[in-house]
Amino acid sequence: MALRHAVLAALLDDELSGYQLAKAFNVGVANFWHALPQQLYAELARLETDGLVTGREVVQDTRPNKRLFRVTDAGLAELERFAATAAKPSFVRDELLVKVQTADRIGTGAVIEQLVERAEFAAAKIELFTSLLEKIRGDRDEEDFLLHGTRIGPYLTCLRGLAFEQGNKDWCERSAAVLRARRSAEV
Amino acid sequence: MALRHAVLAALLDDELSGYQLAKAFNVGVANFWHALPQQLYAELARLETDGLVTGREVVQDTRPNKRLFRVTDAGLAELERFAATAAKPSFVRDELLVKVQTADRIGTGAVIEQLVERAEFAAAKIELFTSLLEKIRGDRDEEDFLLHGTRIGPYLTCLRGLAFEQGNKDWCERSAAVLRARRSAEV
DNA sequence: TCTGAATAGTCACTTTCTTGAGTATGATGG
DNA sequence: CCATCATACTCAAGAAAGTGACTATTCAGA
Repeated sequence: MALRHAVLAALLDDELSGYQLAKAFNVGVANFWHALPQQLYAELARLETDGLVTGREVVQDTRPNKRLFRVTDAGLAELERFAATAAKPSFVRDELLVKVQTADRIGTGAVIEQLVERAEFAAAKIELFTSLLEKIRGDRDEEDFLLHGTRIGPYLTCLRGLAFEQGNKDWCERSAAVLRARRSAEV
Repeated sequence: MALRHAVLAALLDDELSGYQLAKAFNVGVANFWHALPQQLYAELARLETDGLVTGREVVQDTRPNKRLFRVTDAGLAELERFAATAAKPSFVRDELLVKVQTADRIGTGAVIEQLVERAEFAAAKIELFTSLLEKIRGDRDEEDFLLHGTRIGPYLTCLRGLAFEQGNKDWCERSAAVLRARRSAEV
């Protein structure tokens, strides 16, 4: 019963189809939640039967028809209730970190490659989030926007995502450099 | 089949009981993986039948007896194989971020409290990781240790954990301050 | 002396997630 | 003209994870 709130939170700003929601879960929403499209479609169906979202059919001629969902008053009340309960500690699952943990006991060639890839991926996210933040705040400066702007929630979570990816990039580059240096030292 | 590698990685440095492993998954290992004790006991049993770890009974008189597990050669080979496969992207799940995402649509009192709590929790982790890093590297300086030390894997993942918690703390404090300022502005 | 926490686990049940496949159409690129 | 990608979803099966309760002993604190 936790994906449910992530979906409601994601739908709060825009009316989205399941497909669009799935894409949102691959970029911005991925800063705080992870889910596959199948889960999202299933969760949307449950949310609708529970009356927390409503869907409306949109007929398209050049594309398959779609259903757009928005949060109902009951959905907003559910989020309100959720915000008041204690949050579970965050959790991370990262295979790459598992691999690095074993780095002094196994061959590191493949791990170094993956660290480089991950650093590049993080760099791309950094660019994405940077421009997304600019877009949200428009021409205001950050202080002003944070105090008086709307859509402050998505802005703040995006800031967290940016810092996370920055940390990721720095760490991946550092770790790759260290492992490379050890490989040449070891010969 | 992914918890499996996290368990192997955690057992690589020390021979641990299920109970000790569970505690490890609450601190250092939590930087890259999350699991409950029941899962760990079950996974250890599977790993043992698969020959990737071996357990030995240790009789204690003041405490209940325990079984200590260590990674076998087959287990190490499995980690080697795992390191060579492509890593899935990391994923995060954080209820607190979900709540912040909704911050401009709901009452923020409870969320601010939780941000403060989380910041304090992060501060405690920062201290823990800082002293853990010092303990691992002893009196060497970091550059020297990273190039020539042993147990480099745990050191690197701990560095990531430290940076993550630092980012967490900064973001929580900043966000709490922003939401507080908006509350007083709104009156 | 009683309570609660720490050690060291086990069992059963339920929910959630992942894997993999399948449907159908239109647009894009070579 | 054909292949592939993007849109927009659905279904089923199996693996993984989470919830909650339970056993048993020892130590520390009120």
